[in-house]
Amino acid sequence: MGVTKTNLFTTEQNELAQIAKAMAHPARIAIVQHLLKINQCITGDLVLEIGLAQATISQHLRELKAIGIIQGSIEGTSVNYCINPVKWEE
Amino acid sequence: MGVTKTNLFTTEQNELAQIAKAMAHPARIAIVQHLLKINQCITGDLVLEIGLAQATISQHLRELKAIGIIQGSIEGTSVNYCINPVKWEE
DNA sequence: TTGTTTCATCGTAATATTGCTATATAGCGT
DNA sequence: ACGCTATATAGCAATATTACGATGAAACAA
Repeated sequence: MGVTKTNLFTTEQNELAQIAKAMAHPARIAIVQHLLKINQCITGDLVLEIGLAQATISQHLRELKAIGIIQGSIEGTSVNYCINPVKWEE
Repeated sequence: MGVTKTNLFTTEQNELAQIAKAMAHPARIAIVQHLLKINQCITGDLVLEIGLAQATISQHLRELKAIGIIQGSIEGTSVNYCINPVKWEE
C-alpha cells in the first residue's frame, strides 16, 4: 500500500516519526550539518556544496522547512537559510 | 526516480540517514518505545500492542534488527526482542 | 522594457515503502 | 507422524519518495 496507518499511533509517535523522516536522507543530513557549521547559507551555495540539481535541493529544503527545522529569509534574489534554534531541540 | 545518490555523501551522512530512516515510521517508534519500557518482549505481544498484522510487525522488526537497534533471541517457538544497548547511543 | 540571476513549482519516470494475504518454517505436545 | 502455535518470507497492490528538466515568478541592473 505504501500508506502509513497513522491512526494506530499516538501523536507523539507520529511526530517523532515525522522528524526522523525529515532526517532520513543524506542530502538533508548534509544540509543541516552545513547550516550548523556555517550558521547560514544561501540556496546556491548548497547546490554547489551537495552535487544534486537545484530543483532537487529546493525540494529537500522545503521538506526541512515544512517541519520547522530550518527557516529561510528572502534577501534580494536569493534566499538565506538557517537552522531554527527553537526546533533544534530533540 | 526514488533512488538516493549515496555516492555524493560521506559515510557518516549515509549512516546517520540510515538510522533516521529506521526510526521514520510510527510503528517502529512504538516498538522501540515499548522495548525501552518493558525491556524485552516477544513478537506476539507487539502484534497485540500495535494494531498491525503479524506479517507487517515482523517486517518492521527485521528493519530495526538490520541496523542493529534491536536484537532477538529464539525462545522455543517465540522470539524475544530487546534493545541493543551498544547501538542505542546516538 | 529586456535580460539576468536566483529560487520555487510542475510534471515525470524510476524506485522504495507500507501493509496485506497466503504460505513456509520451526518448535513443542500428543 | 500429526496438529498447534509462533514467526518469517514471498508476492502483490497502493502509495510515497527521489531526482530531473522545463517552466514560472520575483528582484535587480542596464
